[in-house]
Amino acid sequence: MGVDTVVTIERVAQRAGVSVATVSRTLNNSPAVKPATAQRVRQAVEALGYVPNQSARNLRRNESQVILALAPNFSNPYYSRILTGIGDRAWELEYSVLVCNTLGHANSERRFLKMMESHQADGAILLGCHWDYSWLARFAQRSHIVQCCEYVPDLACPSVSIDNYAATREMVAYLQGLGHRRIAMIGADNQYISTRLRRQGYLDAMEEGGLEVREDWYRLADADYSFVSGQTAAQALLAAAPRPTAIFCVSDILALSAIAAAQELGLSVPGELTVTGFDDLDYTTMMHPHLTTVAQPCHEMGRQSVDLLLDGLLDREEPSEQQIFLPYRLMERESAAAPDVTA
Amino acid sequence: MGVDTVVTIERVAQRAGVSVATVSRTLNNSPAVKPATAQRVRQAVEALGYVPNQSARNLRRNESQVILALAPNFSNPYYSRILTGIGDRAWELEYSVLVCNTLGHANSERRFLKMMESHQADGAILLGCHWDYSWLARFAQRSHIVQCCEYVPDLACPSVSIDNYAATREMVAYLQGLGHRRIAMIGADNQYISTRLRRQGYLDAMEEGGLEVREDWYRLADADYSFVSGQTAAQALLAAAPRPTAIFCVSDILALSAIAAAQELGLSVPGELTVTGFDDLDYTTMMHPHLTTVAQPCHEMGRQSVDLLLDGLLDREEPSEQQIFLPYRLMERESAAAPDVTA
DNA sequence: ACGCAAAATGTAATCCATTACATTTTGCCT
DNA sequence: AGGCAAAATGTAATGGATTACATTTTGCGT
Repeated sequence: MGVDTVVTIERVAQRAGVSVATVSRTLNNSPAVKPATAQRVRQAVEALGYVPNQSARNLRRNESQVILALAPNFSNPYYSRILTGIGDRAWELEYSVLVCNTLGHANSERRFLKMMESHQADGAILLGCHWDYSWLARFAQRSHIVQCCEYVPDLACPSVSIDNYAATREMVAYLQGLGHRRIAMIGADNQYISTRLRRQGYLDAMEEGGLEVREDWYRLADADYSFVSGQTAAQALLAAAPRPTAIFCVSDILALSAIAAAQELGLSVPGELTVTGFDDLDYTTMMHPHLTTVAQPCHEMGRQSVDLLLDGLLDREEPSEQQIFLPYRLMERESAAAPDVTA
Repeated sequence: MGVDTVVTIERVAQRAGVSVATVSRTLNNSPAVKPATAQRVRQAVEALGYVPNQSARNLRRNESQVILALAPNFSNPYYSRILTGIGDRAWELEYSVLVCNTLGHANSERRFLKMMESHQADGAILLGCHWDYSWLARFAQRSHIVQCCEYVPDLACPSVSIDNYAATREMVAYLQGLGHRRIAMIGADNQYISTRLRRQGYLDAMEEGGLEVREDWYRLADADYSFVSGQTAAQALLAAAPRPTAIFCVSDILALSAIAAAQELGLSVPGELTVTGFDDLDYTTMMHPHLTTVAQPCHEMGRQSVDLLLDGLLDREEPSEQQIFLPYRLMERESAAAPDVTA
């Protein structure tokens, strides 16, 4: 449709009465081009509607201006908020973002890795993927990657996250401050560092408060924090004797499950049961009780991941092991209150 | 790190004792290669760890195997579910998906368009973008695009969506069947076709039921269905006299706003007010009352958008105007019930 | 064993922008 | 005006895979 001859740099050069080199330099803002010449070139570009062929450029420059963002599940609002941050920052830096929904599949991983080796992408940001360590280590060695939210300890690969351990301790201490002594926890059946650190933060906070840690006050939801698995876990918790007065959940969805489970038992939240979440997704304030939770700077984490990745990409240093911890925030809302002293 | 000489097709050819043409043919599964030869080539590929340079391939073949997915906001779970569908189908067809968060920005649009002209992408899927008509028409003429969820009527450009008009009529008829006669509506302040069709569906269903349509039973939320704007709209509705017994909302978020507004006034849902949503996002069943809503096949809409796009891409026909309407489903749950007859 | 079509493989042009290196132009100093 | 360094521009090689066309090999018929 329309144009039949492809507009190449050569045609621009002809029209502007210069060589292709000059056109290229102009378009790349080389200071070596005389302003008057640059102007002529730009006019020719405009007149012909010339748009450089990126494939050719990429081939020659051996780069793609594309970064990968891999996550097990982009439907999860937590990931999609980070993705938005990644997209925004990439946009500012004139990079494009290729999204890869791995679903935790091993062959997905391999194919996405190949995209870097085949020069379709310059680097990758990994969001909570299920990579096995040795594979990831090899990957990290030959390619530029940064880990976001989750990270593999001892891996020579930069990462961006919050301090999950401190955040959890703070939350559990907050519950203690409210007067809770029987504090349960719903974790997740995965090996994420965040999961492990939150568990440890819980344990240490309980010990520090001199509170009892009971096995039957600890339940696991699915690896991916599904709502129904959270309900099951919460039901078990609420059947324990003595029953906990507070449940610390490692995600907002799980907190919602716990609230639903409590309501089905006729327990009011926070009157008879305190529930706290983690992440601060939008819908935590779209229903009552508003969820008391830990806010993660998702958008900013996405942005900084891009910066970190491009740092490594641009100055071609040895892969750094830089770990960035962004500030979290405890959001005191409605789902946590002092326990019922008559209970 | 590691390899210092780039492994090119030439090196593979040497190692396998054949020409580059044979290597290329082998890798592209040309039937012209003798099986024995193909095997030798594959061994060499394996041994050298050769991965073809996609930039070179793209340059030569004048394609990129990349499709764009543009939306105003990927943090919205509605869009991110569609995006997941797009990603899944693209994965199967060996395409990659570049996501573009346009935020409704005009210069974003232009830059993303350029990505197609610069051969960084072969086609694009537009999800509810704020394009102005004439620009979009020009765009559609020179590039392969398909519209998903929303579409511009009379534009020669294929689309995938549900029948918003029929779905709305069905929902409003359902409310009437429940016994409601005072049915209000919360729409959105945008020009989306879905918004317009839902408005018309509401009006026609009301007329068909012989029910009164009152101006003060119709309020607009923000263009992007924000929770707070929905609350404001719902508050106004609930202050109307006579007060409606049911509110039809054009999105699940807005339905949540309406429920929140009702609760703040001490009105129970569905006891004293019926509320219905649209989209069937995950969290509609994560709180009580579970939302009665219209389910859209988001994932499938994403998948079919990809198929439609590649149809156009692969057989290079004239741009078709094919419109695909996928089945929706009315989800009867808890937030809609018969009106309180004493009221 | 010869001839010939079909099958298999090879050679080299091509896609288009970038850039090292070569050449020309400019501007300044004496 | 002449000379020379700096500035500006040009020429041509380059990146790596694909593919039209040319050439060789294979296999079959007689």
